[in-house]
Amino acid sequence: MRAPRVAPNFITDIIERDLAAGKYPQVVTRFPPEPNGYLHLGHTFASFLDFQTAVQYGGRYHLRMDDTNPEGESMEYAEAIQDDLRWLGWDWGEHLYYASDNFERYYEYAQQLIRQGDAYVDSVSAEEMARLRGDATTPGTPSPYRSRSVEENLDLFARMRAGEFADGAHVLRGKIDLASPNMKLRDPVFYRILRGHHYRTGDAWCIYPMYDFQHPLQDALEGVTHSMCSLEFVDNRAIYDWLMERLGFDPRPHQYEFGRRGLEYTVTSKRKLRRLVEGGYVSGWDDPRMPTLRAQRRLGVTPEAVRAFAAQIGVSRTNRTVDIAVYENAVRDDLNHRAPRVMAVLDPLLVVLTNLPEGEGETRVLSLPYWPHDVIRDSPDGLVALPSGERVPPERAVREVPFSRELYIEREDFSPDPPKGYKRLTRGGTVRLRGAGIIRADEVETDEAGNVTTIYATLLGEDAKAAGVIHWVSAPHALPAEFRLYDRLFRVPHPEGDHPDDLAPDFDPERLSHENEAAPLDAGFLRFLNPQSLRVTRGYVEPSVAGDPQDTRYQFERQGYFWRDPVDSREDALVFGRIITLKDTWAKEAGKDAPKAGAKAPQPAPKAEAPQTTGHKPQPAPLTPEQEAEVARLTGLGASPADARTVARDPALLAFLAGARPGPTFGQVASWTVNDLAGPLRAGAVRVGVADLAPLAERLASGELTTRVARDVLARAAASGEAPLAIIEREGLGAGLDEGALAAAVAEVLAAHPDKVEAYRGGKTALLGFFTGQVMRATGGKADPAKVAAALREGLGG
RNA sequence: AGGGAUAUGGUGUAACGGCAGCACAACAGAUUUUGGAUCUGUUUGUCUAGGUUCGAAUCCUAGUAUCCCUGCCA
Repeated sequence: MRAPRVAPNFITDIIERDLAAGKYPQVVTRFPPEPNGYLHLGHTFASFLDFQTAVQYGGRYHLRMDDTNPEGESMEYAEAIQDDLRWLGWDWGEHLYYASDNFERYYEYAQQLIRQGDAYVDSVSAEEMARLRGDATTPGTPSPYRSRSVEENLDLFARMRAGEFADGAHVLRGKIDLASPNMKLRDPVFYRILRGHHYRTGDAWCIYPMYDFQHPLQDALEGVTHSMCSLEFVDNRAIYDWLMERLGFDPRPHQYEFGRRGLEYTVTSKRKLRRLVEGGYVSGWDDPRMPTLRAQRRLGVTPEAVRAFAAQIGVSRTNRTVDIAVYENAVRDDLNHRAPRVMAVLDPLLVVLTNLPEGEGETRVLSLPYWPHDVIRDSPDGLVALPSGERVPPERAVREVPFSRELYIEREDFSPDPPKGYKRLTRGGTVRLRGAGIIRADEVETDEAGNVTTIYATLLGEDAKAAGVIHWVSAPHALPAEFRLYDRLFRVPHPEGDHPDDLAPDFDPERLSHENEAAPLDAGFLRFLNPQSLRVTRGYVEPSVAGDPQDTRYQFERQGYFWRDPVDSREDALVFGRIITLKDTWAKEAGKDAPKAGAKAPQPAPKAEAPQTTGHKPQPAPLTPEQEAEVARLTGLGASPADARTVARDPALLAFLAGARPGPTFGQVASWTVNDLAGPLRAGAVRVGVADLAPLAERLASGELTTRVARDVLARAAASGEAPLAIIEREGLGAGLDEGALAAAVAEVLAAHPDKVEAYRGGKTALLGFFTGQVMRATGGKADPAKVAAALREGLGG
């Protein structure tokens, strides 16, 4: 099986650039969970991205326990995380790191910052610090301790470590910028005093480093090159970069942020998951309905399926919630080729074949294939697996299935009052028993409540006809078993959203965020628990499974994928858990009028299109009187009103345009300034002077130049500082394109793309843009677009 | 509110300024001794309004919506 790959994304783009530029000899990434909980499907995405990216670029990946906060962290979690990741198939070799192993080194770096005057010991209370930090609109004010001397800071910091102070009495803060609009930069805390017992370092430390200080250092110490994290850390990147610069790491890691991925019909917040466990809503962290990896593992999902899922959800810079169908598809797709088919009846109904002889000796033994024709057909080596794993020719991939006078069929597979389109057994009707022949239901026995208890049927000859096929097991031979039928834990796709009426979830995935442990837990999600998420039935499974390996995953035909519950199933008391149902188009069809529990909620009615019609027209941004005056001056000079407004509001553009020559070229120069140079201008990346633009505008106006050439040259001039006209002279771009050259270019393009030409003639006229682009490129932009269009139309017309 | 980030079908994700593609879902048909799988086909999309350009999902301007930041959590 081909290993799933991370799809190209903005981070792989960066990596490819870095590698091409020789910035790093090799890619090094890391996955840095905090050992204070179990991994869940959301982490799968992050770990897959971290690890698989490194694999694909021939680099290495690290697993790191981000264990800098003694509260809540434990060895049990650290080991569970490793176990889950190994189960997923990752192997980090010797590259397992614990942040706590480097406490001493962090401490030394902190001292260095103090010596450099970049950090200080603050001694105000937490509340006071919050107050002094200011808020979004008011800059922070310095703490009275901000100006302590290096010596005093060093001394205090050492005594903090020595345990001379009470928890919270002092902190070490970076001295960055109290007035920064980025709140993260307002002197972030680097160290706090905390007498917590750390699961690895015990009581060796009573000061602990904060994430913002520790994480960048740890990345650098490990030699990480590309440090990926989720979106809520964008603001923290400023600290990351500041530390790298102050501490002089070179080469240094860089942080890149990606959007988180949630999954429909579940929650991935650690606290909410804990609530489910502690509230007894599930049986534990490994309850198969939980999204934790442990639970999915117990459910019977394979690591390959989980990885395939991770690969299928794309990477972007937006938090998103993924359609549950994507996960289910990955699980089914994996199991379809992995799970041998056998039969089990979950909700049994007795059928007596009255024309078969009674007695023990009258059992027939059928040899039925484990695999359907299509799996056999698609097998790459022509072999298929036995439950033992041995691969054998299809004719040997069979099991013995007893067939006798008394059978069980699925209660659902008989209907005394069949709905339209029903293809199973009915009163007097026929149905095929998988692999055993066609039967007709002759008589139906019911109890006093009217429930069907027994069906008396006749086994017909092979010339009989039946519309449907059902599964069955031989009653005297079948193995009794408990079946656990799992369904989604929540009834609604977005249990974390607030929806007054459950049907139109008003949920925005952007709300997915890192947890705020300080805020109270919103337990509203519990309202949406699916009361039918676990249904337990007792039924029978065919006897062939008795000899199979315990971890065999089966497809119980027409029911779904099952395996033995690894915790509760015993040899003499089988418990099969349903990994996932088969897709069921009949249920969908039959349920159209009466939606069944567990069926996906109907699509919410399309949100009323925001009726922009009555709405506000976007008002032009208000200008100050000075700006209004500027607009008037600029339009007087020949700039368009829109350009004038843009320039008047932007100091960078205004300054650039200040030196522009009045006259006929002014309008064009202003337009270029706004449309072509605004970005680079603000970034300070424009090296050409405004005076050089007027001559270019003149050339353009005279018709010697195409717009395309002018703008290309302008962009290059802006970047290099060379005068545009100089570039034109040097490269001969001023020379026009003669008719012959144009015709040749057109002919060449058409000849090079016969398929596209045909498609165009076949009606795909949108291709005109493609051809135009090709000709423009071939001619270096020198072709007159109008002439190109004409030539193209002529060439394509015939 | 100050700063930051984001916006492409139902969902997720692509597209050097030039064919809006892929996956899942949905729908239709073929096939089928699983109402599974497979195969074929179809529907649905560039947040809004202006501008630049022969040509804009992409560049410029304004607006809208949502999320993040103001823990001694990570």
